[in-house]
Amino acid sequence: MEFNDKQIQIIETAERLFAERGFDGTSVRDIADEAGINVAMISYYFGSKEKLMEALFELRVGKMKIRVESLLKDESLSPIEKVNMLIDEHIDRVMQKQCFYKIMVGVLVTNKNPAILKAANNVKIRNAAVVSELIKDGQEKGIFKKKVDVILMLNTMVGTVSQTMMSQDYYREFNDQVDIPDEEFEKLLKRKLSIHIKTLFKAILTNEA
Amino acid sequence: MEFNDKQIQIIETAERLFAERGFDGTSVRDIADEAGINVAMISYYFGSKEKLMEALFELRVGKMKIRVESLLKDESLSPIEKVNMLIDEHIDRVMQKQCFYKIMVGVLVTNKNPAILKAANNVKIRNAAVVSELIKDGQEKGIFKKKVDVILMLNTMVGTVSQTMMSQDYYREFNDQVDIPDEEFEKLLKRKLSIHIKTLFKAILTNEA
Amino acid sequence: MEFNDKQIQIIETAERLFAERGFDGTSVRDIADEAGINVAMISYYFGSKEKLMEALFELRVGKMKIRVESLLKDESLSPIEKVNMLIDEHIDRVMQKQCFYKIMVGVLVTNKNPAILKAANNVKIRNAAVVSELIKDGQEKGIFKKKVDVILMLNTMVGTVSQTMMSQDYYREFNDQVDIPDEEFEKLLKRKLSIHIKTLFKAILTNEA
Amino acid sequence: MEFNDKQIQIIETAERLFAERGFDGTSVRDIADEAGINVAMISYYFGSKEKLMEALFELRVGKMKIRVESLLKDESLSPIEKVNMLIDEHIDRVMQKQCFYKIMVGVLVTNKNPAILKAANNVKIRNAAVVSELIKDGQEKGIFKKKVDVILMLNTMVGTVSQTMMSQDYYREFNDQVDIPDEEFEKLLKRKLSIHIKTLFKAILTNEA
DNA sequence: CATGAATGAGTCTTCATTCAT
DNA sequence: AATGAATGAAGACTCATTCAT
Repeated sequence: MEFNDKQIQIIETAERLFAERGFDGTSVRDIADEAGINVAMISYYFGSKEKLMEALFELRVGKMKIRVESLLKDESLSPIEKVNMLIDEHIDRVMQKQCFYKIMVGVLVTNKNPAILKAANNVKIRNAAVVSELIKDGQEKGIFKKKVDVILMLNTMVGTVSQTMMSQDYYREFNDQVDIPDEEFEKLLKRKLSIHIKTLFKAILTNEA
Repeated sequence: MEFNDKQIQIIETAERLFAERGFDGTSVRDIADEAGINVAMISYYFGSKEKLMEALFELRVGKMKIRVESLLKDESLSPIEKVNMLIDEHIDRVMQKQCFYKIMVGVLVTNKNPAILKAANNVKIRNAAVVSELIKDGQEKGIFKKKVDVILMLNTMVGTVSQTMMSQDYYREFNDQVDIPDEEFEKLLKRKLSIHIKTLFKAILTNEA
Repeated sequence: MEFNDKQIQIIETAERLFAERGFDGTSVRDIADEAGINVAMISYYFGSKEKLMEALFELRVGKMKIRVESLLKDESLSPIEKVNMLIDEHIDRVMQKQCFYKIMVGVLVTNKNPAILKAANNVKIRNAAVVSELIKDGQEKGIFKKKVDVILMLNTMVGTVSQTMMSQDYYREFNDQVDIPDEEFEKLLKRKLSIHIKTLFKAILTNEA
Repeated sequence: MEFNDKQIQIIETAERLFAERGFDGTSVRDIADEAGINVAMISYYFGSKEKLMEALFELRVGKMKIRVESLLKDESLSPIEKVNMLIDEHIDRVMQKQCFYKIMVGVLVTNKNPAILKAANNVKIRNAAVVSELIKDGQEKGIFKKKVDVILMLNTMVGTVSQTMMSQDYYREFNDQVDIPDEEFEKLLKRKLSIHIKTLFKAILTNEA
């Protein structure tokens, strides 16, 4: 499904507000006011507030699919390179679309919208399948350990990144980096996260120190 | 602050419903109905729905403090043993109070209630400080590596456990363990999580393979 | 089901407004304003506007049942007397509860509320059955004709009374009776209707001139 | 006023929907969707929803006038024949345009649209005048009784037919005629109604048995 | 001539809270 | 101390209508 400019504008406004205040905590009037449109437009374009949320998912997840799949199909990369790229891809995506990932966390906690829950689950299943494939490939090539719990491994990646994103202000304060410009801090954080998770994955996947 | 039996009953009902439906998604009437009390009682006992949430935090976090602090003060344990116990303590706590931790995640996403946000932040700061102390102790004893990012390490622990708790149904399905009784599966999951995170922490803290 | 004073007050206000403006044409705010109560009270007492309508039916139809059944069971009356009393009962009821009967007509035209439609149908079926019994009794006693279409006969009674009630202003004007006091005109109209329908029923039921 | 093909198409769609769901229960969007036209067309062609309703009346009542008047002017028919033809005309008209008559009932119940109310009243007055003339003619010829309440008589005709039309499904069921094809049942019903009302009118108008 | 986009008023309902008892 | 009744504000949504194209 395609969205026109106005729809995307509404979706992005909603994305920000949902992330800041939660789905229930955001009224359609809030969204309309912020987006500079009439309240009725939301029903007009999406049918309902719920459907607007689903449209948001469709827009964001739709783009995600393409990037992940193409990465893993690349034959010129070694399994380790692929895993590392997967990590960096994930960090980039989450840090770039922080709002969306905050919403995602909120939605998954409360099982309210079944359509979204199912969609999110599908993404998770697909990702796990792809990564499993990748791990198996590495195992066959003798690079990875025999016993790897893919789900727990992914939970560590996703969990660590989420947790870090959500508490980054606190992290900044703790490390006395409040004065660093936002952009630079984000770069720094992403680099640290990348190294951190790659270290963890090495411990999980290989026998090296 | 002390809570009487009726208040605790209300808090625990609210805890369950907040976890299931989110804060905004739960009405005081829902809570009153489930708890078998009058709607007005909530305002009467707690002042407001918001204050009820704060009371919930007070009750749960108050109990937490005692357990964590005493553990780390124990002089008879080695730094590694303490870290391992910290991990198991955390896993136990989260798995036992899943409802509460779900709420916590939801609350931290949306910055709505400043009182709770501040309280949660205090807990995090205190925990980080204590763990920092512990790490420093291990470093001085030459057991731990010099450079350890405590926050990222804790983010990995907290993030991995949260992520695993929230998607445990999916994990179960993925591993064909739907037939195992709930209690047994939880034990199994906790054991796996424990080993998993201890492995990660070893990689972060030590130089061994 | 029993209704308290406030509920009855709301129901009666709604009855009047529904009759004047139709169900869809009456907003809950209209009802609340006229009844001097808060809008929320309607949901509070009845659940919804629809349910308020159902309550109105319950209140009115509930009272009707008793009067009709007792009348027809009376052993001391001849079939003709019973038929005549049935006619007068119906005229009285409709003229006294004009609002309610207007609503009934409106509801039956649009098949919107299935609960009410079913209830109304049940009343009709029950009435037809009772009257059929009565006619059969008269036929066995040789007073009534053999072939009588009970439904058409009842349709004539109900239709004539409805039609007359709904166009009484016009009837009054046509007969130059605008100056007669309301009460007196109603009496007159009821008497005329009574004689008119009894004449029709005699033609349907008996062989006399 | 003349209506073009598109306007008539819209009017007829509206007629059906108004009959099914009532005026307020039908949105202009419903009509537009069913008619396969743009929503704005209704305002464009008729000015407003209200005016569309008036156009519907104009269309239907306009056609009615011609048929009734010519019938009664025919000098070759006896008063009794004319009355009988009037009855059959009415039955035919109502059964053929059931939708329109349902709407008419609904509109007359709620006094909302004054323009339509007035138009409907005019029709009624004109009809009553014409029938009065007809009755007077019969009285002068010694065929009809001296004292006849024309309005009540017409109310009986109109009321009986309306009532029968609106509850025909129930009538069918009551008489175990659900298996008869629709068309045949309608013919049967019309014949029965015709005989029924003619019997009633004979009782009202003449002295015969 | 015809329409897709847009709007503001209005709909019913739910909510947390208060108050008299 | 505890509660049933009541309320005003706010919720999402639908509506008939308008306007620029």
